[in-house]
Amino acid sequence: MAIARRSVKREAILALLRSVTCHPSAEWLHARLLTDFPDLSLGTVYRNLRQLAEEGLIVSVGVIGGQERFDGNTAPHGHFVCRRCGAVTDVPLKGGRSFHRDVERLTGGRVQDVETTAYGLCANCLDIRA
Amino acid sequence: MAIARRSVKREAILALLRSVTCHPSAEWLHARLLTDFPDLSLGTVYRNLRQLAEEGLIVSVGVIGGQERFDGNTAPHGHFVCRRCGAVTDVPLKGGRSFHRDVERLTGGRVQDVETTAYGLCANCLDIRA
DNA sequence: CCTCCTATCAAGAATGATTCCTATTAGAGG
DNA sequence: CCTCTAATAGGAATCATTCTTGATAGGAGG
Repeated sequence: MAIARRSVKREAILALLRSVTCHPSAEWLHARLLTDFPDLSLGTVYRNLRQLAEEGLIVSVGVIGGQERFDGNTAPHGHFVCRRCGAVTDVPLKGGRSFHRDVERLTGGRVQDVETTAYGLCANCLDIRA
Repeated sequence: MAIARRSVKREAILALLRSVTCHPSAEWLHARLLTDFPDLSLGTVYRNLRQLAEEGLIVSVGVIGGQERFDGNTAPHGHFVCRRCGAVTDVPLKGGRSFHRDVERLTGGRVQDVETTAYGLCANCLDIRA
């Protein structure tokens, strides 16, 4: 009655995601893992990312430039997404759970998690633009 | 040297988006507008949505269930997205611009807008699940 | 009125990320 | 060992979105 069997590749995906401060896409992870697992298929990466997200071990940052991006850091924090280069930066959150509570009170639903994201231009892209 | 010529169809897309409290996808808008504009093509809806978003007249709520969703209400407010049925609900935001300021201070970038979104199960889907 | 010039548009092809399908493999437990 | 089940690769299929092309239309200036 094993529900989720241990998988070397899934663990490698999770480890890589946790060891890195950027917020990779499935394709980035696949390319990166290909050196250790030459027969890793992109489909396997997608399937395991979805499963890891369902288990709450990773978090989706949302779709940026057509690609879904993931974060191995599940502690609550905000994100800053550059509209030009797609870079994602972690930003600490000060506020407590007030939005979480407001939403549940106002909608009668159950909130699983809250994502706070700022969109704009990162310092790098501001320089290039200037 | 006219930069953006007036377009009946773009105005209809904007008007529909503003008249409605849900957060439609391009396909939803297209289906809805087809009664008034039988020759409206889906590509036209996509092109005009992108243009309206660039002009800041509408806002993208992000990709939900594989489809980008839009909001005609550009006043700052949060969203609650049901992971099961994809419904999007507006939720007022209490906090000020503190996150906005934090991001700019910490990253040196320029923030264009901040999106606060809660994910979970709406009241309806909670009932069905029960 | 007539003529450019430019923006809009439709239609459908092209793109590209993600998911689905199928046969194969590997590991755990008996 | 055997069996049963989940994991996997590979590739086909799907599907939202974008791009390309050619046609259309509306305004400015003659």
